[in-house]
Amino acid sequence: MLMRDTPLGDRAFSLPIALSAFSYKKGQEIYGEGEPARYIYQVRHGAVRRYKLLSDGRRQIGAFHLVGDIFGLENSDAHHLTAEAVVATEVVLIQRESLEALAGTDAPVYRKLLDMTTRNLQHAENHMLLLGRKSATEKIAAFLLEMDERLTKAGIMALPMGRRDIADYLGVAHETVTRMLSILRDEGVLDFIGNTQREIVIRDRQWLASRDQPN
Amino acid sequence: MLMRDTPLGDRAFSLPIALSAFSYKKGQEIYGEGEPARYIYQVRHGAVRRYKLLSDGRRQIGAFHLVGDIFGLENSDAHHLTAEAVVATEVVLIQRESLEALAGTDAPVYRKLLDMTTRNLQHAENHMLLLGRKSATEKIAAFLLEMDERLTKAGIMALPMGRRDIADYLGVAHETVTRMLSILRDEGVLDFIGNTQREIVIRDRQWLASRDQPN
DNA sequence: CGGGGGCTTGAGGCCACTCAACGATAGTGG
DNA sequence: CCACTATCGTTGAGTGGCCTCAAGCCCCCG
Repeated sequence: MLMRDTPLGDRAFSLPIALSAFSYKKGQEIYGEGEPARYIYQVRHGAVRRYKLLSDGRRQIGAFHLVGDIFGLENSDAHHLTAEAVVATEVVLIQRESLEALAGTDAPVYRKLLDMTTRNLQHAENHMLLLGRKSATEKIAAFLLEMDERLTKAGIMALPMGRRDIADYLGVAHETVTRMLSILRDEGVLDFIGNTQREIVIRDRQWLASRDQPN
Repeated sequence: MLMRDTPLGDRAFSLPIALSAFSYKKGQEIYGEGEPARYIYQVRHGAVRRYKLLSDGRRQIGAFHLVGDIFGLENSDAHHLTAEAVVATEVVLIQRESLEALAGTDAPVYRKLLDMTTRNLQHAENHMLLLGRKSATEKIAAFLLEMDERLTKAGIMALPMGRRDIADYLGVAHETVTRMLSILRDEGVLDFIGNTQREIVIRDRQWLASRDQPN
């Protein structure tokens, strides 16, 4: 059990905490909804989806977590959503109890946890607006802009997730995702690169933004 | 400026904090999205809706707050949603800065804030599943069960909000809310009491629960 | 008593869904 | 290394659930 700086990227966490790494294959479950929340996680490589299921299999993905993101911070005994690796993924994990022990005496640690939870809440609030009130086109535009911000390198956005995942994130059918992306390609808003259909270049960010008006 | 126990219902807050009361008329704005978050609020009488708007007027209500509920706790400089009184409403409010000053030295206060924020996040996560993946019927069933739990007294649920608010909470048209409620009345699942259409008695909770299956 | 907003109901239409078929891709095992 | 197969992605056809538009009713409230 190593003692070193945490990977949480903030002075508040530059304290000795036990941590270790773990790898998951594509599609593998990291934890299930309702399971005891023993660790919190940070993505080192790969990507993670967190979702809820209905009994008949309908799925709503609440968030994707990409390299550097922290997830699994529930502040309660059990996980609220299931977490799975979207692709082969490596995470580092921190025992929740060691964090709690630390936080019990240290307000700044709680402040940091509170900030992270608040950011999750803000994302969820924005996503409720998307799910409840936006058209399929607007959902796709918002998704592209979000992912563009989070993982575009050198002008190319390499999506780790497939159409099905995108669909379950946006609350539409997977065919709808395909259709909308095809339309945007035909209209010159974006282009596909390579023969996997997951590498995208945005040609007309203006157009996307015009479909994703806030307030 | 009075000094007394806070109304937040927990030992962690039984500390001297400045607070005061304020009243809002039906439909009046309590704070707007983007405004500085100076206070946190607790509902004394009435009900509050918090929502986001799109530029063309489409609205998504993220949550209703009933008597006893705390809202406006943003943990950041600005409010993320707009808050309005659904009916004539009285709130008590606490200066955020006095809370922050207190919390700065006191981990238990942060722990309490974290717990409240986590509950908001859980509600949002459940609501994303509802908005993205449930049918109109399932949405209405879930809404009735939620409100039944939160505000039924003596077997009667007196909804403070109208059909429009319910619709914008569930991500459907207000006519759809009316239609579904009419169907449920015709099928004997519920009854309307009085001549306002906002007092409801649930006759067949089983049926509703069967439409609101978790996992 | 008059006006206005909330609620209901009907008619018709459309957006996104389901179902289906096929091509392309990547992973698997011989 | 290559054939095989499962999965993913695309596209079309047709349907249907919910939306929009519209009209009428009922309650409140002024």
